[in-house]
Amino acid sequence: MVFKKRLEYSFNGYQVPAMPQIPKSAKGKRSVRRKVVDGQMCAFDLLAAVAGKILERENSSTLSSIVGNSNLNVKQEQLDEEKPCKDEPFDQVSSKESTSGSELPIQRQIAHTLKEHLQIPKATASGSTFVAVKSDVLNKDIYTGDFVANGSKEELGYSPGTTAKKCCTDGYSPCSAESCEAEFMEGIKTPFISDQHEAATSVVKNIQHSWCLDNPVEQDAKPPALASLDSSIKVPLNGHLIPHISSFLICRDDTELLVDRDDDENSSGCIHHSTITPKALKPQYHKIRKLFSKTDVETKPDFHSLKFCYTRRRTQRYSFKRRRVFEHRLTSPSDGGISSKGSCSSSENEINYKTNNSHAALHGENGTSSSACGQLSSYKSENFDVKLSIKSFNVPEFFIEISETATVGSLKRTVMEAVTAFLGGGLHVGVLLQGKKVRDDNKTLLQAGISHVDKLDNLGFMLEPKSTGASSPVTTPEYPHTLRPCDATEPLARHPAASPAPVPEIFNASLEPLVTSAVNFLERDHDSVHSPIDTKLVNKAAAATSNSRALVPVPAMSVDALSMVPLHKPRRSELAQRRIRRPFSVSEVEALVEAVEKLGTGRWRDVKLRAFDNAKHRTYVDLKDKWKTLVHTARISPRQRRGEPVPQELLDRVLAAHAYWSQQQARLQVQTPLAEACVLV
DNA sequence: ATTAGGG
DNA sequence: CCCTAAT
Repeated sequence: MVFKKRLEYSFNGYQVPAMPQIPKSAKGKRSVRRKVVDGQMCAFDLLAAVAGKILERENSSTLSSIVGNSNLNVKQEQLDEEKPCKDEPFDQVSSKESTSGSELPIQRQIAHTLKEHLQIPKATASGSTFVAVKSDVLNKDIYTGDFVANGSKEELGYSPGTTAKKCCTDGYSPCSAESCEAEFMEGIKTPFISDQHEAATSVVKNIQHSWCLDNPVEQDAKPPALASLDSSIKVPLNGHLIPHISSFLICRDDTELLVDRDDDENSSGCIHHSTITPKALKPQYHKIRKLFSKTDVETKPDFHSLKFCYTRRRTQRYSFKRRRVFEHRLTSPSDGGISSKGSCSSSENEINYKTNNSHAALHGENGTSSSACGQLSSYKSENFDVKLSIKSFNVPEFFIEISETATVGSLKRTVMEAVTAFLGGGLHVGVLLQGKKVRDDNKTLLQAGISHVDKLDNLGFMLEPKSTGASSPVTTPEYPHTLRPCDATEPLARHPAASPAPVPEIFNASLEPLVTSAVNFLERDHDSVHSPIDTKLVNKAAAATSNSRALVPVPAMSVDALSMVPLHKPRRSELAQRRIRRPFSVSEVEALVEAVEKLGTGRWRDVKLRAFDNAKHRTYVDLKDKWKTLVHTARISPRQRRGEPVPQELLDRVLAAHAYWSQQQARLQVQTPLAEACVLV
């Protein structure tokens, strides 16, 4: 019997590379990329837009398929309605979508094909912006990055000839999840293959052409932002055909969205992230290639053949930051990867966002009202945009298994394949606000609280596996406990044959030294963990790894040495998502009181239907709870009350109604048992 | 799906 | 606001 030892790697959350940086526009400053989203855009649309094309590498399919069954049509009908009047309940207000000026209805934009989408100017297309963001990051531009062992990327070596085994013996055993991470490099793959260039150019032409055809009116009546679009239409394509789509889209925003930030590690980023015009494309490529050959010492033929290329950041610092993010996730899984909890990751946050009126929020404490009324008024006063910056996506954890004699290069490739399959296999985008998932896709950003902020980084996006491939990518609320193996393994299964992967070395059953060293390593590793929670989790992971690292009988010369087994350990962040808190406004309280006065305290469904039928985020449970708290509030002294003060008059009515209906209930309680007793007798 | 109540 | 038992 032939045994082969296998190594398993757990990748606990990839860092999808940050958006390309926009070029520096101020000395010593780095502009932070931001996205502009219509403040009224439904969260659904946001999801659709972001999630939109994660699964679809081809830029040709339509977004309408994603929007599909949504409230698209309804909203389109509502588009022309006049703006809500003053005292309309919050939800009625928000449910009406309105566009201002020459803006295109977002829904219509989403119905566009993606190609067209990419043309839509910023001023009109928040959805397209996000699509571009997604596409830019999640297409094949991403490549498998380097492996970090013990926090050190440098030591592991880049040569595909360096085997994992060697890494082990060198003290950089990739055996434990903690000690070995894979990460996407902080960059976007830069194409340097000429046919890509050709394709790119032609597609650009097509795009430009189609855009002109399809949007003649908009082009004429374009808002200011559109003007800059025309003058600098910058290869608005993504994928391996043309990179930098997001640069294109982003750059139009940057002037107004600059954020002071020291820029010291952006040397390569400048090249990658600079926008390029079709004409300038070719020279740029040469430049880049040159730079590659110089910097990227270890770029090997098999990577070329796979059309992977990667830059290499020498700055250990960046890697460290990444690691911190990783650890942060381990430490507080419940935050869903949102880095708002201190640590340096908050400066490297995944999402920054900012409202037009958030300057006050930034500089003063309570610059923006967080009450529904405040939202309402600001909503009415102006259609402000929400500016978002997607720094990175967090790809859910998955698992691969690989022979320890595989080379690092093949490991990278394996991970690449796995990730590609993973991403392609079906993900949807979750929106997190302050670490909580925003599940209600029908909420507007305003309603969801995404439009007003007191923190910069309490909004996040996360990629999640879809539970079913058939379901809409934007409506899957549940996190599957396992990933369907076919999602990830299938591409892998057929890949090894075509790859220059190393011939797997066959081990016999005596592997003591290696196992021992692995154990040692694990212990060493867990000693080095920083926080207690970390330690726990790592131990867990280590145990799991140890168990599954048992000798695995494999057929000699098996080709599936690179098989990948996606696993999933459900964590709380995936299971639970507390809804965002939405304090009841006075008008809501009034409506509630009125309804309860009439219907009583035991018919919350009717109360809901009567007074909150159009408030989708208020469930009858919410109303019941609110009534409970109202009764409590009415009973305590005014100085003990918190939040927006409820008029005493209302509280009096609450007490009165509560007393009345309690009495009624009591009477029923008395009557029923008697009746039953009579029946029994 | 609703209701009631504890957390 | 969440969770759950009981309807």
